[in-house]
Amino acid sequence: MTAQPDPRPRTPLTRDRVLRAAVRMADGRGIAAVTMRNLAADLDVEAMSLYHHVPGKADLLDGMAEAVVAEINARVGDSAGATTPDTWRDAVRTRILAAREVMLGHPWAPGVISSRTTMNPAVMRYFDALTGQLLGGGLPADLVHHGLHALGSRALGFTLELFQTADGAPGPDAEEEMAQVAALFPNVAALMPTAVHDADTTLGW
Amino acid sequence: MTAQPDPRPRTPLTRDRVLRAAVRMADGRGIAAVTMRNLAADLDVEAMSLYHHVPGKADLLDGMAEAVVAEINARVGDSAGATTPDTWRDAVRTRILAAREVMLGHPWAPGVISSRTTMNPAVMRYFDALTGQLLGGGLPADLVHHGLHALGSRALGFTLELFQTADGAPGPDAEEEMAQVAALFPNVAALMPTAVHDADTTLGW
DNA sequence: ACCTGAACACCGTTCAAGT
DNA sequence: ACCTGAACACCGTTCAAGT
Repeated sequence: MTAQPDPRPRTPLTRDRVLRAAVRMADGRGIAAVTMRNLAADLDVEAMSLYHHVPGKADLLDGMAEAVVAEINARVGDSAGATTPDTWRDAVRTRILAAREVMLGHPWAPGVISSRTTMNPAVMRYFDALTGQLLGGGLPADLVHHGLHALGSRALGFTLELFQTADGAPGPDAEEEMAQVAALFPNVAALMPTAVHDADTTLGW
Repeated sequence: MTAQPDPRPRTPLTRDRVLRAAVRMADGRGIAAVTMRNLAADLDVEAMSLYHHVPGKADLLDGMAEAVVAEINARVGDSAGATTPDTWRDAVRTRILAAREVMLGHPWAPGVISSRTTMNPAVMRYFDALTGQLLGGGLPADLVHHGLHALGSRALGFTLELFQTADGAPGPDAEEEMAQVAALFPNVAALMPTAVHDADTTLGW
C-alpha cells in the first residue's frame, strides 16, 4: 500500500504561531536555542518559510519581547484603571508584581527586552498605564518622570543584577570564597548582613 | 632582488594586546565588528592564534568589560579615598561622572557590561570603593545597600534606556509622529514637557 | 611555546524554483 | 501566496601540523 498524503492540511504558518513557538522554545530550551533553523524544525517547516511571516531574526526577538509584555498587560487587564491618591500605591504594586510573575515564567525575557533598542507598543502601553496610575495618584509630572527613571527596569518587574558569582549555586567551599571576597572588598562585605535577608526578592539575570 | 624577511620580529601577541585591540575596534567599528576573525586580521595574525591568549569569545567580552571599568578605576585613582559626612556627596558625584565620561568614549560598553552575567574584579573594585565612600559618609549599611540597588546601572554612569524611537534622530515629520504617540499614550505624553529639559543627561543605548 | 591552515558544525539570509 | 532546496557569506572553535 502506498502512503496516503495526510488529508488534513496542516495549520498554516502565521506570525502569531511563529512568535508563540519561539516563546515556548525559549522557555524550555533557553534563548540560545531559538535559531531560525531550530524554530522552523519545531514548526515542521523549512527555515526559509519563517521569512514569509517574520522579516528576520531581529524582528522575531522584538516580537518575543512584545509578546511577553503583552502577557503582562493582559494579566493586569481592566484592573489597571484610574487611581486616586488613596489607591495608587496598591495599584502600582499589583502591576509590578504581575510583571514580575510573568517574567519569572520567561527567564530569558529581561535579557531580550533590555537588548532591544527600539521601543515596542506593548512596553509603551505598559509604561503609559503605569504613568497614568502615578499621575492619578496625584504625583506631580516631574516626580513621575524621575521616578520612572529611578525605577528603571524594576518598573517592568525585573532587576539587572550586577552582582552574581560565577557559579550560580553556592558550592561546598562557599564560606572560604566569601572570606576571600571579604578580604578583597571590605566595604561590599560590610553590606552582606543587610543583603542576605532579601536575597530572594531579585529576579535573576 | 629577493625580499628580505623583516629583521624585526613583530611584537608578540599578549592577552593585553588582544583586549586593547578589541576595545579599539569596538570603539571605531562597533561591537558587532568584533569577531575573532576580524580581530585577528587587525592584529595581523591568524584567527586561531587568539586562542593562545584568550580562552574564547565570552572571555574576550568579559575582558573588554573589565578593561573599561578598570579605566574608570584608574581615572578616579587616589582621589577615591576616605570620605566624611561632609565630603561623600562630592566624592560620589565625581566618581559617577568619571564613569559616565569613560562610558561615553566606549558607547558599546554599557551593552557589553550588562550582558555579562558573571561578576568581574574591576566592577567589584568599583562598587567596593563606591560603597566605602557611602559608608564613610555615615550612611547606614541597609540604606547603602538599597541605594546601590536603586541606582542600578546609573552607579556605573549609564542608564539602560527603555524609551527610544526607531529612528535615532528626529525626522522631518517628528511633530506628526509626536502627535500620534500622544494620542495613543496620553499619560506618557503628559510627561513630555518635563522630559525634554534633561534629555541630554542620559547616556544612549 | 606560539602560530598556522584546513576543517567542523553551526549561523542568518538570498535566490530561483516549485506548488 | 506560501513553501522549498541549494547556496552564500559569514560565525566560533577543534585539530593536527608546522616553526
